[in-house]
Amino acid sequence: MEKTFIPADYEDTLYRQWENSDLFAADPQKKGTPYSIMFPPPNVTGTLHLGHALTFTLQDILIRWQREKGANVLWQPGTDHAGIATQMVVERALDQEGIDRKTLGRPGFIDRVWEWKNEYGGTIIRQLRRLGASADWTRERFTMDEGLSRAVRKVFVQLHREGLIYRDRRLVNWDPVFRSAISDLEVENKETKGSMWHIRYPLENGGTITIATTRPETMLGDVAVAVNPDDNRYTTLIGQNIILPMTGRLIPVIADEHSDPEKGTGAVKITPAHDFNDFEVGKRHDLPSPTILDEGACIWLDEIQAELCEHDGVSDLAFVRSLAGLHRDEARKKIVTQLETMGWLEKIEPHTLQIPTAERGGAIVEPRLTLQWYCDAPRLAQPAVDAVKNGKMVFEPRQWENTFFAWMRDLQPWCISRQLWWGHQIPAWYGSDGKTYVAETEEEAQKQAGDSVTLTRDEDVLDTWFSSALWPFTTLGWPDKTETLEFYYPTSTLVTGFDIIFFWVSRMMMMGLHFMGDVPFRKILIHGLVRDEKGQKMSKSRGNGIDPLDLITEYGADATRLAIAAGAGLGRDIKLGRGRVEEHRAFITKLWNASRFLQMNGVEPEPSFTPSAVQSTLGRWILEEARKAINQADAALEASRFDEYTRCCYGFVWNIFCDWFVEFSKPVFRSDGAEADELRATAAYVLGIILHMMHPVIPFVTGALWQKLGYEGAFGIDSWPELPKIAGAEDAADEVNWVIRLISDVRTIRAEMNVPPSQKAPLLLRDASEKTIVRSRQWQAAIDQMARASEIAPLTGEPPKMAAQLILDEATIFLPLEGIIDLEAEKARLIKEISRLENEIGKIEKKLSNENFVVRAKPDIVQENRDRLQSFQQELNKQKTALGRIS
RNA sequence: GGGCGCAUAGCUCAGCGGUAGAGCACUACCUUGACAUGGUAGGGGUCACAGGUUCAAUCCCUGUUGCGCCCA
Repeated sequence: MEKTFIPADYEDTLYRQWENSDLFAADPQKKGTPYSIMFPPPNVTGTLHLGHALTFTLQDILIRWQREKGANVLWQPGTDHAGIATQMVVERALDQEGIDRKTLGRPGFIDRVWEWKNEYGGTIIRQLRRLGASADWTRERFTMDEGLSRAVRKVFVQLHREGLIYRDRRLVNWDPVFRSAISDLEVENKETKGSMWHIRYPLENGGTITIATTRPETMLGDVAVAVNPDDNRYTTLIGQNIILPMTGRLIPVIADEHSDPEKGTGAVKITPAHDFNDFEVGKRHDLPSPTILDEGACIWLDEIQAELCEHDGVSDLAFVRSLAGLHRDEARKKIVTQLETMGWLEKIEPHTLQIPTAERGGAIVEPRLTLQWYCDAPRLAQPAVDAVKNGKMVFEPRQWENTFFAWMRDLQPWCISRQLWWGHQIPAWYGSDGKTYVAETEEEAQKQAGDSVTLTRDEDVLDTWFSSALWPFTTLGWPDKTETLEFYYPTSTLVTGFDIIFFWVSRMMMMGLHFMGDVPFRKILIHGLVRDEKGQKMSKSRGNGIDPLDLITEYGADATRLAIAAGAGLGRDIKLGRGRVEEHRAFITKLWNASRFLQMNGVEPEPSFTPSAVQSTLGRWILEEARKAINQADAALEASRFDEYTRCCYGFVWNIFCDWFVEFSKPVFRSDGAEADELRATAAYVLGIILHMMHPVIPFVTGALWQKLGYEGAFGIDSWPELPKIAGAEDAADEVNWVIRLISDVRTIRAEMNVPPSQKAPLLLRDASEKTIVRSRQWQAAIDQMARASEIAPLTGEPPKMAAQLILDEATIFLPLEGIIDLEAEKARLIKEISRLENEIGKIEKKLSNENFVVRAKPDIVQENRDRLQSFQQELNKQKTALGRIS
């Protein structure tokens, strides 16, 4: 074996072996209870980032663990078609060739997207393989697959028939760059420094009212000015008319709660077609809602043209007409200048405001009144809320349920149409008879309409999340009743970040419950975000991102996964940098080297090994420790505590197996005979347990070692270790712990006395029990080596004067260090020990002398303190005696 | 403004009604026949602050402060 594990030498080969041997393949026919996880499908345009690395590492750990435990596992992979993102990417590529999407035409463009998808769309899937993700790739799905597309059409038609999908004219968030509606969830409010313009509006009967606005250009579409009904300043104005500057239109002053007397001037202009709040006000007061911006956010006068009206000194229709086609920002500047010239501008105040921005692309979003398709999310939400309330689905950590409920409570209708080309085209046709026909196919729609009607299909596509919402059952074959669907639905666990609860998780719940009549998953595991070492969000603009592939190349997939898992506390963000991964690579190296050492010492798997037959104390001890470690690891994974799982594996391997077991084994391995044979077999067995136990998190190195060391049988499947409680485990632990304490104490003293390891010293036992003497003989070789002892034997004759003294239980152990020991230093050391003990004793005595404590505290706690007091007192006496000897 | 989370060693984080821990970093020593990506030992903490509950609070409760996130 090489001196270190070189990941690149093994990763590809091992992964190919796994894939070729169908290790990842799900088969409902096989035995085992179903355990399934759905990929949160990454964007087909995506490349692997650390967020993916986190979520897929956690999923892979669960999947591999369950596979080992004998479950019938499905990890369903795939990608989604990411409507806007993909269309953007392809449009950009076309730009390079000087081709416009429109000249290419819709079918031509779609062809180009597929070409792109087929060439580049597999990137993230390839990268996930490098991470070691053990999904059933043969079942990979894409949201635009024929099967999934058929399911989308069916769902749309059914929901429409049930009245849960309808067309409506409402305000939507409009991205003027993509020229499409986008979801409320895809809008980010960014705090920006802007201005508050105070504008005087003249009243028809004389006088003015001053309104304050952050968007003066929208005044072209104003239909009223609202004041609070309780605002005394304006009571007399309510009902009067205003002559809108520039357009000259007459608009009323109305009373509405929406107007906040504290804000601005207390009078607010109402532009229903360009503001969500104003839209509501407009509805309440039955006001018109003229649109004054086109789909590219340029001034558009068509809807106010008819009402332009001359008013001397107030209107300027020529100016208004000159604005047509100007972009909103240009128009704003001109309007402000014009207002100033005309004397309507009172003042401009600096003001910070929230500007709605498109998450993707970054365009400033414009509320826009359009006809779109909506899904009645509020109605679909109720069963989902109920299912969480009655525990059919459980969020972990639990507190996310509150966030979930809060959001579900004030759910808005879900706008599902998008003005894009790439996506599932809406299965609705508009007839020459003016009616709308919704059907799964054009033939069906034509049949409904009759031959005389000419049909035109709706141009729009569905929101990508609409098809993702169906993912848990469409990937399994729905609407067909497949065996896979029957067996693996509902899925076991959904692993994802909190940022996607509303986008995706809630919608899968709605759709799953509606179409499958059952929840899509039983447990929703919400993990944190990956941040950089300083705790900042990783982002392109900050430039602090780390490419997980670089980490994998540099440190190996195992080290990367281990570092991620170690940091994955329940719902906690993970701070990750190169350093963290490097640290965990050291563990991989340690495990590798321990294995190498064992192999060099003739340790090899012994198929007939029976743990219960082990005779040696050392063997029994390590088996019992291994048993405890397995149970802890299993419990940690059961509780989704990946950090704890990692910690307990790490601690067992390094601090128990390597630091003590392997060290204790060294002298035995140098000998021959039954004891050595048994220990070799035990070592191989326990190492095997380690490989199984850690396989979920570090599959490559464990897999490589499994082969290198010549283990036989299944690895990674049906192989989660199990151990019965070992007979005589307590005695073994008692004995080994005694040896460990002895060695540690001797080492401490020697280090404090600055005794070089090369200089050996005898250990002489005084007042030692028979048991201690027997043990000291039994472990002589290990003690000699690890505590640098030349011998360990009962003290005969007088205690040596020039010696350090160590108290271990009943015994006092002398370390004669003639010529080395500094008696003053030894005195100081003993005095320090004595004062430490006195301090402890004082604390316990105080406690025990408190009547209330003795009466009220749990009896075992009281007893524990009595025991501790006694043992401290005994040790104190011995330390004092020791000090007396050298004083 | 509403909601949630966090605050423990220099750093990253466990923990938990009774004795405060790990890893890394740091210091000293060690190239001892698995491993210097290593070994051994050591220093380092008013468990954010203030009240309360309790025989006992780092832990439970209330408030304060600071940081982060979500919603408006």
